[in-house]
Amino acid sequence: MTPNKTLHLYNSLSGKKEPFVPLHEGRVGMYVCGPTLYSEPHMGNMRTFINFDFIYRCLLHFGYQVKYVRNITDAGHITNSAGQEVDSIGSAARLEQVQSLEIVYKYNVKFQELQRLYNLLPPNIEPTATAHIQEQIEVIEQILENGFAYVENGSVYFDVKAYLQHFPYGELSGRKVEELEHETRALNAQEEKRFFADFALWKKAHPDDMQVWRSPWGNGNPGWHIECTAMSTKYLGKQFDIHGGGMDLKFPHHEDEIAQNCGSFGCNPARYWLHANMLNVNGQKMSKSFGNYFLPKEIVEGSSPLFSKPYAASVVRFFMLQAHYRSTLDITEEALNASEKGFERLMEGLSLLDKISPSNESSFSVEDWKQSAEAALLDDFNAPILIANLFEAVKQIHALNEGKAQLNESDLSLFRDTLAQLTFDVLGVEPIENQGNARLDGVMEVVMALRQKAREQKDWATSDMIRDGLAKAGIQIKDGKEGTSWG
RNA sequence: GGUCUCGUGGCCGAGCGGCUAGGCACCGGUCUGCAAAACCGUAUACUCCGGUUCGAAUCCGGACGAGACCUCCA
Repeated sequence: MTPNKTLHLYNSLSGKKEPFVPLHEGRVGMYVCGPTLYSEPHMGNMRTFINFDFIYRCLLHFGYQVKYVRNITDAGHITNSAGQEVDSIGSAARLEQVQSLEIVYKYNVKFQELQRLYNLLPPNIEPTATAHIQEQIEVIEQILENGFAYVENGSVYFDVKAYLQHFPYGELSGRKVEELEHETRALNAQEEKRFFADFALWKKAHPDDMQVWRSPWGNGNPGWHIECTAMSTKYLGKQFDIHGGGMDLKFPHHEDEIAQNCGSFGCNPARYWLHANMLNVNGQKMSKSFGNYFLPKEIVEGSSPLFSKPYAASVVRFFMLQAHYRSTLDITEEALNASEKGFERLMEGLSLLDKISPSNESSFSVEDWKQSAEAALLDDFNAPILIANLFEAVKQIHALNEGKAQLNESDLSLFRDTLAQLTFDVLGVEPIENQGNARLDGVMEVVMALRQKAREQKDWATSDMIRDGLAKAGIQIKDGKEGTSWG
């Protein structure tokens, strides 16, 4: 296989890998569906955000000027399978006996903390649904004007049957409306919808609603899908390059977004639809309703009952990027431990590189290696192959260290720069900082000197007593060629 | 039930017609007073049954198994 020189990405819309051609050369508009803030995002949610952060970083690495928009859902009503109106945020607010806004604010603060913890680059804009009610109303008005929606008792519904006269529905998820009809529940008698596939754009206010907005159709709440259409249009235009989100949003959310966009502006909002796959626990998708979830904070604090020890956020991030974003990933303690060890080896390799001196000649091609690593990114953001290339580099670093390989000054500097870029800027991991403790350092210095003295006197009993005693205290002694270290 | 995806060595995972990633564990070696650590190296695989092909983990068909979606979801 010849390495790709241009970016190819898998488009869910076509089901194929396609060459990436942005609408405007050198620029990329990307919209990713963010969290609904009625609770704290779990690790599975984080996987999607980490994956799109990685994709964002790849695009930046290749020099694209990216406008990255990720919304925050802080309002919205949806009709569930029983035909009941669901307002997750309102429910959470009632449960916690506070205002909706308080719920949203509380979980937004937590989400921002998580972004920092997992080293997610901030999007250019993080718009909220509640700040864009007017824009949502305007899109609904446009859809009504185009004849693809109808008003019923203060609510507005998308008219799938009318829409089907002009556009296909179900292209993204590969569904046909005729098939859907047989598979889905019958229309509930109390429902106002004319057709089972119709969905709410605006929902009339309910007496229990904590948040209500005015609209041309009376007081109410926006539907669950319309915010993405309104905000992506406002910040990225009627059509933009990349739309991302979790696989589980494909239907109905993204399908309805396409319908809303076509129904108002006549075009699919995005040219490339990217879907990140799910995080599994014991072969099953992590989800709130299965109860098999844990929080991104718990794994770092070591408070999740699923794991016997804490893991650094970078280790978790590294673990996740060892799988491709389109594959499901099974999280287990054993797999995390494997990633942790590998991650430490990578980090130690990188710091070893700082100590390497240049030679007159180069014994291997840094340029070839760099191209191979970048080819992985160009091929639908293949993080696992990028990581394999990083470990290949670690091998070369050890060869350099042992004098079995050489690099001249310019190659060495290219090697250093590229490695740092790919590891820290693209993969987005951070070196694990040793929690320095000046007093302990001082004590250890004395202890190590005592042990060294014992060793010189071949007093193995004392030397081993120190080593074993420290091991019991959780401090490991590492005897190397250039002295002894501990950690 | 319908639609779709997937079954790769002890584990996690790439690859998706010939070049058989990578990490961890295992085993062997170097180093070491011994050990650990570190480094080097070997080995182990494509669920099963057919078919296409000079050649299949990779394409096609079937069986079995797992998962996702089918108006909560990242």
